[in-house]
Amino acid sequence: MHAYRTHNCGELRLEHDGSEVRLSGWIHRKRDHGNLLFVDLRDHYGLTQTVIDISSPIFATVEGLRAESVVTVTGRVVKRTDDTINDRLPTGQVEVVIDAIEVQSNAEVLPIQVAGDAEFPEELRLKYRFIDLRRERLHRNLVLRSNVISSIRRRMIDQGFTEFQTPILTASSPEGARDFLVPSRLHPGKFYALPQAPQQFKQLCMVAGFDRYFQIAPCFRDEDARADRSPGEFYQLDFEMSFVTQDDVFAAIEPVLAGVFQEFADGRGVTGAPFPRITYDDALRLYGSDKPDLRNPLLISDVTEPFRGSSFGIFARNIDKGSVVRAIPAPGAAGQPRSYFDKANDWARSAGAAGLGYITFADGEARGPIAKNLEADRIAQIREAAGVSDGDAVFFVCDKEEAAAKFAGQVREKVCDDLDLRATGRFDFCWIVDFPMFERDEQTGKIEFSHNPFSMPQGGLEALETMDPLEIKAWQYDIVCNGVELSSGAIRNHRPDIMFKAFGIAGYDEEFVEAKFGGMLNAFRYGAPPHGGSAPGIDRIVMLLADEPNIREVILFPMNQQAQDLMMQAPNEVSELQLKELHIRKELPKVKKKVTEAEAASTPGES
RNA sequence: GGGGGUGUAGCUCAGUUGGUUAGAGCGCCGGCCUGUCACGCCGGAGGCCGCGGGUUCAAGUCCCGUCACUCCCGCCA
Repeated sequence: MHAYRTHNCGELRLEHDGSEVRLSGWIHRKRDHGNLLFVDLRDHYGLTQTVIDISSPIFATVEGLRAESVVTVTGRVVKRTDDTINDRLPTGQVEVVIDAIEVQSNAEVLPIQVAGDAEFPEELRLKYRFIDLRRERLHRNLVLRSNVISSIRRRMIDQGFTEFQTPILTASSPEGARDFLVPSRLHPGKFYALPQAPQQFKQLCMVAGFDRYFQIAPCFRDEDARADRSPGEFYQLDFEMSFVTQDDVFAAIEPVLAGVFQEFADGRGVTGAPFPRITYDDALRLYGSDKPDLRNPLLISDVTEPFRGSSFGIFARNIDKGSVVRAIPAPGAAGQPRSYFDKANDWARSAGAAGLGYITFADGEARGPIAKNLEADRIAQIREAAGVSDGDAVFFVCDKEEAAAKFAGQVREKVCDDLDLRATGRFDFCWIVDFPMFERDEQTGKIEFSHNPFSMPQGGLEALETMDPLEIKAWQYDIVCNGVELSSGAIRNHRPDIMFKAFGIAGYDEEFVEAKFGGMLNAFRYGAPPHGGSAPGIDRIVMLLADEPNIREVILFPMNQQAQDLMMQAPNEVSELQLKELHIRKELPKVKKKVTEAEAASTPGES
């Protein structure tokens, strides 16, 4: 039995001219000239043109092979004539003249084509993922993913981090997302949960004295999918550090992220460390979002005062009732036709807003329905605040502060897209810092944790005891890149007394905290170092670097939006015996019982 | 749980104010072709127009329902 190959399909060059070689791979494409046949052979490494003509006794055999069949070709490397060199192929200087061919595996007619860049429905792509992964785009993305993870790991270890594996079967935690549960066979009626993140374990690693932990950690959350959020499972660069301030955490992770992005940026610009820091309050005020895309040059400004008591009654009345007005500049938009502003207004209404007011500035005067109702000095103030000049327009959002900020953020993004203002070829990082520790629930009026209850409040115990809870900031921080939230992290609260106090403000007594978080609390009673960390999302990092709009494009075997694996048919039915062993009885919803094709076709009784 | 979009050949799509036998490209099958590299040329097969109901003389087209996929909101400590 001879070896399957002497070279791979991306390897042959001019220097191999005349040598006998053996290549194995998939038949990428055939070009049949009747008496002359070209076969492009493809493997992981590349593409090599092989050729055979009618004088060969095996010509008909090769001609009959279908695309994507796997073959081993034996032949000799031949230098191509000058007029037949293919500059687009690294192997394009040569070709292999086929002497013998061995079919390893015949391919049936394909549900999706590998060669070319045709688009195929998501459902087919997921069902035949193993074929889709042969295609250049996905293949490239997954190799990139591997290289990115390898680079991250190397950089983390170089920074003195130690990698550990934390449990996959663990306990359900009361806070956060919905858990995936795993029934226990040995303990009837009890369940394991898959970790939403190794949060408590990594903190316990700090208590255990490991100083700097990291893990390329699988995380599981039973929440609905989004384009940038895969259903079910995802990976984080989970890390935690002891004896650190927020600045220490930033200093440790900035060079890792900047380094990884620079390594794979491929000519695109990357924010160097240190990354700009934007407070949560500023982010909402200036960008209308806690994950601002800094490639968008527009800044939101507050123009409540110029409208207060003005003769533009709609805004003036709402301001009296506590609303604010935010201005979003639209550079160069003064020349847009009336229909542009009407469409923007329609869009605003469809997005649930009351509407989208505007003023245009052209030829030294302000125009539009709002401008007619405003005095000149008020218009001048607006123009000043929004930073616009002749030729520009300004959009206005009027609502209660939180809603106004959020909608202004949407307008900012839309104007940026409409006017094509977004910078390209850049990775713009920033930190969002100083998140509020608590917030007031709009409906109940109760004080609640606004993000992570285990973050250390800025000012510690004293702040909790003396300050208005809504004024207290947390040592909590997000990393944002191009408008994508890459991670959220915090300096943790490692002091039981401060934790009780914080939970007390949110309305939970000590018994509750003890019952729910007793494990971690207990660990903090025997000497816990101050510690903090974060957990950037691996899938999102690769998604950004691969410039892909959907996270499925960087995951090997993703599920669809309904959290189904169309290839493996998960989730699926299990046998009665399995259920019995696990002490599980099914009580299915009465109305809806969808029978999938696979379930209908599968034979009953298999385990 | 809610909202938007899509659904016509294996795939990508076109299909006029409702009007003969629903088209094109890719793929597939057959024929021709010795320098292509998205090879070219000729021919052919292939359609429950997602599914169900309704309006109409007549529905791919209009109406209602439903299913699937997808994007968004909720949700994601």
